[in-house]
Amino acid sequence: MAAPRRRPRADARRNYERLLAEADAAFREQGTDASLEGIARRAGVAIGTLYGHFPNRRALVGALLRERNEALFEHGRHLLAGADPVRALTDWVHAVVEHAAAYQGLAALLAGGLDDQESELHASCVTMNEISDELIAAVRSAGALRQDVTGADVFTLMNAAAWTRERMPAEHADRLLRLAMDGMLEPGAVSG
Amino acid sequence: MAAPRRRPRADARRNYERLLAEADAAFREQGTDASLEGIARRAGVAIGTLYGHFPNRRALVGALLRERNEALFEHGRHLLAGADPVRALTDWVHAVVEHAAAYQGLAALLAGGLDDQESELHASCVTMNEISDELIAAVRSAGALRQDVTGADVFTLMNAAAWTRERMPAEHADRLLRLAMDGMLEPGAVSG
DNA sequence: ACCTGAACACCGTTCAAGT
DNA sequence: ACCTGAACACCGTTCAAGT
Repeated sequence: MAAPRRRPRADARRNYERLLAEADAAFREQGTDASLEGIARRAGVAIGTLYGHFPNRRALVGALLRERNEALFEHGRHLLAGADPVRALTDWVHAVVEHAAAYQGLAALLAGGLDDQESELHASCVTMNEISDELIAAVRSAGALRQDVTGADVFTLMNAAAWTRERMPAEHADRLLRLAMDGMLEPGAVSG
Repeated sequence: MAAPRRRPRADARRNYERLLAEADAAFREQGTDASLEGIARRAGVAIGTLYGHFPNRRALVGALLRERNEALFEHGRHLLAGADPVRALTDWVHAVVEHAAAYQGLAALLAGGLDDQESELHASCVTMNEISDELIAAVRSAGALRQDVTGADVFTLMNAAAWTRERMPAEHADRLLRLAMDGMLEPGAVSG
């Protein structure tokens, strides 16, 4: 059933890697709206080669995030196994905000990716939501939740904070996080 | 000292108005990144005419917002004179979020405009901040503030919520607002 | 005083032709 | 199987020439 996955041609593999490397550099410098033509040029390939490997911009971003996402989710599941659910949730939120602020424009892609099945980032967004949900459930079990909060609320907050970090001084995003966490948690339970 | 302000030529005034009308329509439909050439085309003028009236995109947005801003600030000062500071702050936050969600992309312009003196939106951002500060001061005097919060925190929150409204279902933004307001205010004081 | 539109320098995306 | 780059359709911005 599955298409026979042959090993790619050596030049194809090299182009793929060079494109990823240049895309990462360009996105870091100029955000996720950086010119695709510029990326191809810097990678030393024709623009058609870029499109051959990545049908659209999100596919490029998705490929770049793949490994980092796995590490992030691993971290989240690790936190879930810990003893202090409030601390786990706080750590998780900060880790994801850090992650989502890697490129200017990434927060917008993530925010759009949860409800858009077509998005190459959809699966990651769903997983972020699930881990957030489980962490919230743990906090609720510990009786440290002030009100009805869902993983979706946490997802929204993380993206909003990442976006804030993209365009305002860093402490603004931190203060927004603290404010919302204070609204979420029982007084006295708040950490970090 | 001031340059003698003559009344503009009739055709110039008409072009100015048509450009504003078409820009408003385009920004509503496609966000603040809508094509300026398209706006000029729809207004029936050459692209150079648009640049003659508005040196850049922000100037166009700023001109469109001018009247609406005045109404918004008037509303804010009116709230300031009211009897219930918590309700006033809540109303203010909702009004600004509504305002900032007029065009997709506007929240980003506002978030960047507070610290950028060059921005045509700078003055409005400063005023928003000031009104927020005064409302916070009133809430503090009433003893309803849970912690140290500034007008800048309110400004950040309003922009983050407006951005959320641009790219996620509306209730997500509302829940983020409620969460952060709950973190700001003493339990029991929260309204709306 | 204002308007026009060509000119320049860029883009995203596709696809026939090559190897 | 993959790569190339011309082709198409678009864009922001400036500025000499017109009225």
